[in-house]
Amino acid sequence: MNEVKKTQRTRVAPSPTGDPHVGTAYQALFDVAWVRQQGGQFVLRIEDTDQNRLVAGSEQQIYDSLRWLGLDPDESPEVGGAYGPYRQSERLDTYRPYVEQLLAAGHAYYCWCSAERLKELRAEQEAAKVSETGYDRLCYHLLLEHGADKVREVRSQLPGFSEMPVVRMLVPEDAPLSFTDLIRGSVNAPFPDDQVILKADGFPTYHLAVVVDDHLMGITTVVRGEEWISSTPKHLLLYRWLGWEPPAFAHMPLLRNTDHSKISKRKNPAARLLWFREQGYLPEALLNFLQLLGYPPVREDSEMATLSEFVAHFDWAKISTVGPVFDTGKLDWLNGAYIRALDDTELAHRIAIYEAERGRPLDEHTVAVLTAAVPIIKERITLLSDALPMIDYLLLPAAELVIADDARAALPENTAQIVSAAVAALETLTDWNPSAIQDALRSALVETLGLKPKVAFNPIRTAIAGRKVSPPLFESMAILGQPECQARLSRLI
RNA sequence: GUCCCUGUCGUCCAGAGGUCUAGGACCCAGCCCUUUCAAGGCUGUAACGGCGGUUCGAAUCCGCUCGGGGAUACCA
Repeated sequence: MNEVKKTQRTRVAPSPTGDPHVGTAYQALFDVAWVRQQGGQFVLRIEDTDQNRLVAGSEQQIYDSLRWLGLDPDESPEVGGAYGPYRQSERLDTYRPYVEQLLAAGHAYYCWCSAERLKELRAEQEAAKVSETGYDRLCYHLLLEHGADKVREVRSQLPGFSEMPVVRMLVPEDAPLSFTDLIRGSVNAPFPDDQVILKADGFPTYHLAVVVDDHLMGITTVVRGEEWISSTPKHLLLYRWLGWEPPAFAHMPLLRNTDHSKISKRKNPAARLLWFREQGYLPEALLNFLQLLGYPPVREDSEMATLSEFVAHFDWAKISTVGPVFDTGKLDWLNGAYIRALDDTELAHRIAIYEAERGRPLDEHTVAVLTAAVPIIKERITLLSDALPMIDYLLLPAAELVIADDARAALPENTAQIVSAAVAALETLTDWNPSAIQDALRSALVETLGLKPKVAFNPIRTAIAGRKVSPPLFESMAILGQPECQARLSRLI
């Protein structure tokens, strides 16, 4: 009863090696759901221990896309925090003592084997189809035989020697091979190889860094992809050796391409987190979509749910253990639904921002037309990028409006008669609004000329919009204004 | 090869031995509404990988099999 509940801290730890991955957002969402429900902190740590794969600008894109999604970290390299630095490349001095400690305790050893030797070793093992793969502990055996003082010298006489050694874990027979996972329950994992924990360039590998950082940063729940299950024994071992309590683990299912392989940017453009913003998706729609992957809808009546509803209902046990195929079909529907749910003014604003982000800031006239047209396009667009192309005909003067070939071809023989009647009927119209326009045209074309509505209005639409399909006709005419409409109609006489 | 994870409509999820002739959402098709296109409403197509076993009874439990995925790096 008087037990103090530990503050939950979880983290997302992307590697800045290119455009942020959609998987980062997926994990961040579940991280945030858990931590917000528990009143804890969401930490962003940059795992940049692989100096060869760093991509300039990537880190900034990670911050930007998380912010766009509304998943801002409570602590990060950008905003700081009490457990910094949050960039692993700035923590090299932090890791070193632990490596020394493990070395001194005999849990780790130096290895001078070159990349070439390791490669050959692996090839041999593969060819021999042996079940026991991994490092052969050559350097460890030499250490036992010759002692710490001599081992380097002895090793240097043998082939496959590399000047700068790495440090490897000495994995014992009783390494922990099973653990409890928040999502999967009891999980088994393979017996680990003598994993390198400190590379020749002085950087730690992920395995060491993640354990040291998670412990030092007070991380209580580790949320990461399923691909890490097989490495978990290594991490558990490090926790044991260092005398630390391991965090809880939640291994998320892996998102997959439509061919069911692990999601990749090559096979699936949507694997790039930035893609969604570029395409004109709403962040709230993406979040909702991600939430639905591997997780049942939080409401019974609808699959649409806000982030706070998700947070309120969140439960690790409800996450599926099967990797969902990342098929954005439902996202398109969700995006349309979110667009329709937006206030007109807000939608116009979002479209303007979107266009500006794409390098096409809107001028005053365009903003005015867009604002007026939002009511007639909002239920017709699925992406923010659909808006402007849909109202292109509203933005051009009559002389520049191009009439599409198929629309022109579909014009009936009596087009001139219909259009003339329309011009005449509209000439005297004083009240220029959609229903007045409709009444005037109906009376002149449908009632007086006896035309079917379809026959009567198609040519008018072609004259006004230049195409066979367009947003509602009378509303369009109202936006365009009387002189402009008359000019457009006159072109067809 | 070895180890680990995993298998319900095309896709995302419900289903935790009988209420399942398996339910919802997206997609697709048809109908309605309608001046076009949408949106909306209604209807429909479509799945428990296979084989054994346990049981009065299995999508649900067990075994085998087949399939999918991941790991097996001085990448994360």
